[in-house]
This record gives sequence, structure tokens and C-alpha cells, in this order.
Amino acid sequence: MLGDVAVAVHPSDARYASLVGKAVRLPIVGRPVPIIADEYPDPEKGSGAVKITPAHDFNDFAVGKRHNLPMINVLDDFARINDNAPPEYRGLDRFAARKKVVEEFERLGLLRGIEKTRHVVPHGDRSGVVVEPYLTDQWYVNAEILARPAIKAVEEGATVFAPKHWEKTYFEWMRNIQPWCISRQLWWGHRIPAWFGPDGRVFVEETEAEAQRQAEEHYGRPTDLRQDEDVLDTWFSSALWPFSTLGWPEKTEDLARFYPTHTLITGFDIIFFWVARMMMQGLHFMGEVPFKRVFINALVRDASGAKMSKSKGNVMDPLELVDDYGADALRFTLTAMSGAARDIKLSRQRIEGYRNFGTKLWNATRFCQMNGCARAEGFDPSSVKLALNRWIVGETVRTARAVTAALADCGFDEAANALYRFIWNRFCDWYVELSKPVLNGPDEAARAETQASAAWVLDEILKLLHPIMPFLTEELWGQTADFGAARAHRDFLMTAPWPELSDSLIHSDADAEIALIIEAISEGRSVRAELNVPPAARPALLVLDATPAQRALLESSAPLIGQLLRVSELRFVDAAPEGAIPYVVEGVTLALPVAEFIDLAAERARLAKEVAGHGGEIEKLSRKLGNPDFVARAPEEVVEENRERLAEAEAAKAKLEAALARLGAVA
RNA sequence: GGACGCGUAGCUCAGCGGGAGAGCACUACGUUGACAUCGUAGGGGUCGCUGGUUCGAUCCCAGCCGCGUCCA
Repeated sequence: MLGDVAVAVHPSDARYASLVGKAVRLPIVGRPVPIIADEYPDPEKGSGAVKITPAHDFNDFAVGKRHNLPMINVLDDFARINDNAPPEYRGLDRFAARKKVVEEFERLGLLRGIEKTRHVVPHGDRSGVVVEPYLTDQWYVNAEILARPAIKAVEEGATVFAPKHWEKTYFEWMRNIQPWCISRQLWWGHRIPAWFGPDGRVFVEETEAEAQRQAEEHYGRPTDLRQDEDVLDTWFSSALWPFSTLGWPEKTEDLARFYPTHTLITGFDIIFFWVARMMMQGLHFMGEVPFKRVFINALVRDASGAKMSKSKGNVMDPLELVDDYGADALRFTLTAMSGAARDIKLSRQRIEGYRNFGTKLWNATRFCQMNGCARAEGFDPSSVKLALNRWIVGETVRTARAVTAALADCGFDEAANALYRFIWNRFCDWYVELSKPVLNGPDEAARAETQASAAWVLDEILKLLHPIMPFLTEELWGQTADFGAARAHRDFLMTAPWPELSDSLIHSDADAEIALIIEAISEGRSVRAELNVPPAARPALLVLDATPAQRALLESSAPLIGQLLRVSELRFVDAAPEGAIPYVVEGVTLALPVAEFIDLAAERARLAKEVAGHGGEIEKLSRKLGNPDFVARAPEEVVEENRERLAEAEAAKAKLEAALARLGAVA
């Protein structure tokens, strides 16, 4: 009320049209104020006429600007009424003043009534106190001009965001940028480099000496200047970070060498505050982007998805987690969960799982040590002969490539997952298991090759995993330092060269051979489990139908399959005896003669289920291949792949149906 | 109000045009001298809904519903 300067009505409001242009007298203050027409008032609300206080309301300020109204500030820095108000109000706190205004209205007979309404008022986020907008002089940066090159730099790829979709957030803000208020009334910070002369004239210079010089020139004599007491917005100062830390404004060697920097790692919540400002200032002061890539990492939340905060008490203290699970487990968890999604829901269960992963690798290393898997002098991974070793060397190469590519691309989660799968599901589950018969077997050359291969793979694993689990890998590197031939790199693993392995180490024939062995064992186990064949039973494994190459492979892998599938021997036969349970993998028909152990009904159910499974796939594939449009328009290799799958499914189904029929006959 | 993002197994998430995946949880069984912080096997999903594009959609497009975050 005390700072009002106009009454506004909507231009279309017929009730007041005749009053526009006239003036009313402001009660208490006595000031005549104009009645103006503006789009801002809502004719539906209240009387449809609204008083305008440009100095204390954002909307009213805009109205005031449009109509060139005076802006009367009636508050001081402590939200007390100042000297612009009538004397009896001066010095009163805002709340007391409001009460007094109401009382005065009542006394004057102007109060029509008091209504309770709900409205939104801003509160200080620390004090909780209602914030009163009021007019002050502040320093602004014309951010729009600074934003232009910063937008262009990202559009043209001089700086890229990872994940890329954050560029949208950046553009959204930069293209709608507002003038940036850079002055703050705080104690700490860079002081604004503006000096005032006795007549209020301002001198903005880089240094006080320069300001003095300019003032002397202006006034014609040395003059006392007063520096503005405000400091720069924290983010204004922070935006200088990429180059001020390198010695700017001096032209230092560091600055020349390290600017522009490579990758900035930060959180999405400060893309606006920090990243955008660094871009603007970097381009302005240095003429080049401050960094070539911005990696935005996810925000850690609690297991239920809430942002961790001390006041909510849902903070998981990293030091406590480290105590419980180890730093590597926590680090691996955060890495594995740092995908393109914007937050990480951290749970103890997850960390526990990756702690177990570390333990697994520890035990696998122990296994290697116990089985003489020492590094061999001059070992060459391209020279290995056993399919098992050729296969694991190839898998190591593939993993190294995947991890290297993922890291280069900030795909840290992909790198972690690739390592997890390789180390646990390939190396531990299969390589170590398949190597046991060789390591305990009579063939000395095969054993030596396998020992050397395992040692080589383990060293590569330690190098690849080191960035994500530095402590565990460094420890294992140290523990195996003297085991066998000396390493080319004898120092800390941390300083070891990153693996660079040739694709020529990948052998698809070895891959296919090991795939057959793995499938034969897995499927065989499945048969045993589903039919409740006792674990101690050691039937033979019958091979009914295989190419000569498959036959040779199975023959040479007999000890290995025997141990892992717990069969007594491999026997190549032309026809399965009655009651033998068949299964088909990679086109090979195998059978387990376990009639004495099994429940015929269970076996029939198992076979029927398998047959139905194949039947479903056959139907789907036939329908697809029966569609002339598919055959005509889909890429040749896709059509071919579908044909092969159909043929395989049909063959497998026929074999299993035959077995089912035989079983029916037995019963 | 504007912008961005997310809805896939009980839970947490990956996949993002041609065969629905992982970890945890769950069920059963544990025998093999690395590992019970483990092993083997298994159950569990009209990939939010409705349309469109396509020979083909969990994947691309539009709309809707639900949820989240940032900015006003």
C-alpha cells in the first residue's frame, strides 16, 4: 500500500473503461496515482482492479516498466519501512506496518472486509522467513552475448556432452538465457572491480590503480575512490576455474599445455550454474572452449530413490560402506550403476554382490597359484594349441576391446559389466572348471600350456579391472609378482601399460568347439536335474549323431566332460538303448542312459515340454518365412538366419519326438 | 506453466528395429581339494495403454495414463 503507484484494470473490462486515464488518491499516503489499462489484471479476480507496487513485486515491476511508472521502494535492508513512507510508519517492521495499515483503513472507514486467501510467497530456504522483493542496484552481465559462442561450440561439437542427451538441457537454458545478476551482498568472494567517485561516477577497471588513473584523468586531480562492497556471484568466480587454476591471467606453461582441458566430470544439477558459465567465460577470456567433453554422472540416491540428505537422515556414509564391504566393492558398484540414467539407487545388497565378485577373483587367483599356473618365460598367446586356451585367449581379447572402447566413451557401466561377465561367467565358471582335468591330467605339454595361459589371462584381467578395483588388483599383482617368469612391468600395477591385444588372437573354430562342450555339459546337467538323477550316479554319455569333427572334439574332451557332467565315459553308438534320455546341442544328439533312475512320467513331461518349445518356435519362424514380403524385403542374411534356425528347430523337434515315441512304447 | 527424463521378471536395472536379458530375491538339490561371500538346475515377463510407420516394433513416431527432476 505504501509503495503503490497505480491501479491497473484490464483493457477489455467495460466496468472501468471510463476511468482509465484518471487518477485516484492513495489512502494514508495521500499520493494521487493513475488508473491504467494493462493485460495483467484478471477481470474475474476480486474487483478486477489491482494496485501496482513496482518496487516490491515481480509482476508489478513489469507493469511499471510498460507504463513508465515511478518505482517507490518503501523497505530498508532489514525489511523495515524507510523514509519514503509517511513519518508514522518509518522504522516499523513490515509485519507491524501491515497491521497498522489495516487499523488505519478501519479508522478511516475504508475497510470493506477481511478475506482469507491462499497465495504463494517465497521463503528463504535456510531461514524459512518470507522473502520481500525490493528494488536495489545490482551488477548484471549481458549473458545473451556470452551465450552465443557457447551455444555454437556445442552445436559444432567443439564440446560434447556424455551422455549426449544432456546437450538438450544445456541448449534449453542457453537459448532462453536471462541477464545474469553477478553481484552479491556477502562477505566472502571476489570483490566487484568497480570504484565510485565522490559524485557517484563509477570506474570499472581490472585494477584499483587503473581506476585511480582514470579518476584522476576525469576529475583533473587525485581523488579518493570507494570500491563497491559487493562481491561476485560464486558461480561467476567458479566459472574462471578451468583457466585461473592454470595461472591465468599470466601466460603460464601450464595454461598453454592444459587448456582446453579434456573431460569435465560433474553432476547434471549444475549444468546451468557451472558448466554453462565455464563455457561462456572460457570462450570469452581464452577464446577456446574450456573442455572438449562434459561427462555427466548420475546422482546417488538411497534405495528408495530419495535424494540423500543429512536432514532426512537417509545418507549412506561411504566410509561406513567401505568398512563393511571394501573400497573396491563400493567403487565397482557405483561404476556398474553409472549408466545413462540420471540416478543411482544405492543399496547394500548391490554392494554385497560386487564384494562377492572381488572374493571370487581372489579365490580364482588362489586356484591358479595352487595349480602351478605361473607365468612362462616368453609366453606367446598366439602360440597356444588347445582349443580351451585358444578360446580363453580370444575371450580375453574381446573383453579387453570392449572395456577399452567403453572407457574411451565414458561407458563406465559397460566396462564394469563386461569385466564382471568375463571374469565370473567365462573365466571362473568355465575356463577354470574345464582346465581342472587338464591340470590334473597326464598330458604334460597340455598342462604346461594351460598353466601358462591361465597366468597370462589373469595378468590381463588384473590390468583391465584395475581402474575399477584398484586395491584388490594391486594386491594380487603383488602377490603373484614372483610366481613364474618376471613380468615386463615389475612395478605397481597402477603404472602398467594398458593391454593392447590383436584381433588375430580370436579363433572362431576354438569358440565353436568350446561352445559345443559347454552346451553338452549344461544341457546334460539340465536333463539330470529335471529327472532327479542322483548326483552320485555316473552313467555313460552316449553320442549318437555327430560330424567327424565334432566326434573328434568330443573324444578328446572326454575327461573334461566326464568330470563336469559326472559321466563315466563317452561312448559313440549308432542307436540309443531303450530308456536313454536324448538331448540335442549344436546339431549333435547325445543321450544319457539313466533309465534305472528316472521317473517315466517326469521324462515324458520333460520331452513334451521341449517338443512344445521347439514347436512354438517352428510355428513363429514358419509364419515369418511364409510371408512373401518378409522374404522379399528383409536383408538376405536375416532371412538366411531365420531359415537356419527353422531347420535346427525342426531337426531337434523330430529327434525329441522320436524319443518320446520310444518312451511311449517302453511304457 | 516450460523443459528434460523414466515406466521391461517380486525388487534394482541393461537391451533400443529381426531369437525377451543380468544381479538380487524365490524354489529344489549339493557331489567335484579355488570359492557356502559358493556350485548346479528351475519357476517367474500380452517389455504402461492406444494408434501409426515398417515385411517385421520392447526398440522409431504420435497421443494418452502414471512417476521423477530441473527451471519459472
